[in-house]
Amino acid sequence: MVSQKIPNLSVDCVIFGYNGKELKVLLIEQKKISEQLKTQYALPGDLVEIDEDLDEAANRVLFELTNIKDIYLEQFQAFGNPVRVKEQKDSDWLRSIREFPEERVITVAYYSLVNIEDVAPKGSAFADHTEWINVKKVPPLAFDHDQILNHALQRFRSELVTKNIGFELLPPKFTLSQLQQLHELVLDKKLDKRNFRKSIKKIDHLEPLDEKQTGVDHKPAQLYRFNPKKED
Amino acid sequence: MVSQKIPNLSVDCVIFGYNGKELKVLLIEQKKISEQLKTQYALPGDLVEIDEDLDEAANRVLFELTNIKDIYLEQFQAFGNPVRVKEQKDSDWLRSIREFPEERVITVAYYSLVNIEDVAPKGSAFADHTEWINVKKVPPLAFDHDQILNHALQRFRSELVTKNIGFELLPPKFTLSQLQQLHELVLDKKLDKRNFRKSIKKIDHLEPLDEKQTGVDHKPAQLYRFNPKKED
DNA sequence: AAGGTAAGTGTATTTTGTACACTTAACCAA
DNA sequence: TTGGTTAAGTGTACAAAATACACTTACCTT
Repeated sequence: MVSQKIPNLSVDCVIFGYNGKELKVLLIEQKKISEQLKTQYALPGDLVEIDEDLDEAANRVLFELTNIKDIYLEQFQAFGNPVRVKEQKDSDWLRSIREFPEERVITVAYYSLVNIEDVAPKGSAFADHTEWINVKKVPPLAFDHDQILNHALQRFRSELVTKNIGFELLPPKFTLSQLQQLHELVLDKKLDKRNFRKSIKKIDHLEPLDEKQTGVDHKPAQLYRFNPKKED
Repeated sequence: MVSQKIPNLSVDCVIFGYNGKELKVLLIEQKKISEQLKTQYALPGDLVEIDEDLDEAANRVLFELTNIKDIYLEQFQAFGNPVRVKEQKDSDWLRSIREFPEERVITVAYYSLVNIEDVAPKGSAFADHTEWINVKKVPPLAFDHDQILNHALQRFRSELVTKNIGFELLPPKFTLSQLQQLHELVLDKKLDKRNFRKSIKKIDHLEPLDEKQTGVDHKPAQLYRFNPKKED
């Protein structure tokens, strides 16, 4: 049995992933049958259930889509432009994914950082409609999702430096060069290797493992992990 | 005629003011008739109207309460704990101010900075129920408003330093010492006068006037204003 | 064994933040 | 008018943080 949903309150999730080269965002895709064969995308999201906390709802959306839990997830802004749904009322393809009411929907937006390898869209119910897209090549999205994505990116950039959350996008074991490349990509600037290492070695819970990179044609790098449980 | 409201979506405003000595917050007060004569307070807020943007709704709440417009207003968090209203369902005094439904209400919280002198609560419809309260002496509030107030304070503190928004709490003409005292109060630490001036003189649009303080028994201070339109 | 590749490391310089004390201008009272 | 009181206004020396910069090392490949 399906829980009852609040008809005009949704959460939307901007899910970021990193494949070693590009910063990507997980979008829901659907072919527009009616007009052309043009593909349109939207952020994953859903109406909030009647007895559900907002954070719970966002985690549910994430889990339903990716089958993973305990993900870095942060609320960053509520959007309530009254025309945000009506504008696209005629595009009813999204109704198949979310049960949209006629009236305006307020959405509370979250951004999320996942290890892209953990996400197996093929296993999820939305498999056919899910796609990782390079954030630099995202086409115009449904509703006001372009605006939401932009806000998410801005917030992520500023929190990347203040909170050092980059490793959330990497596999559990990673090298410092991987982390640096990620920072360079997100902040869109080249960083000095020695200075970068100085700065990130200040952060807690980042510990070197007794293990090195394998299968590379050069000096193998030290592997690190982020271990929040580490006592001091 | 009253506009139609969305039954489970509200905005709440944490309105900060500064009287030269204390940081205050504007609260709605009502005597509990039923139990004792104990006074209880809540943040000003209201349900969002059906065709209203969230920012508009927050501005409306502010205007209805204070009769002023064009105020510094910033959304900082949505709160959606499903028990946030039910917990206090038995206290029906607040129903007289806001039309609360039985079910859970999501609230989008804003904080606002006003020149306390501009606010004449006596002129507003809520005059009898409105009070400026020292943030250090706020009693337990209705619903989850304590939590919301705490979040607002944290956000304000961090944005005070990153965005230099302190003057929003001061009269249009102010001295640098007034600004410094405000910073010291909000950040809860003593600041060095010369270093403070060095740092704030970096910020744009802060310009000295051809005018000095009057009516003080010491050397009168230079008056400044914040002028965002100033070309450079 | 030699060449290719990215890993790993320290120091000097610049910029920013912090600590600190005396002179000035107005008011007031004698 | 003069001397006392009050807060305004101002610069420099030191410490800390951020930045710029180049060579050696370890593993893989041929």
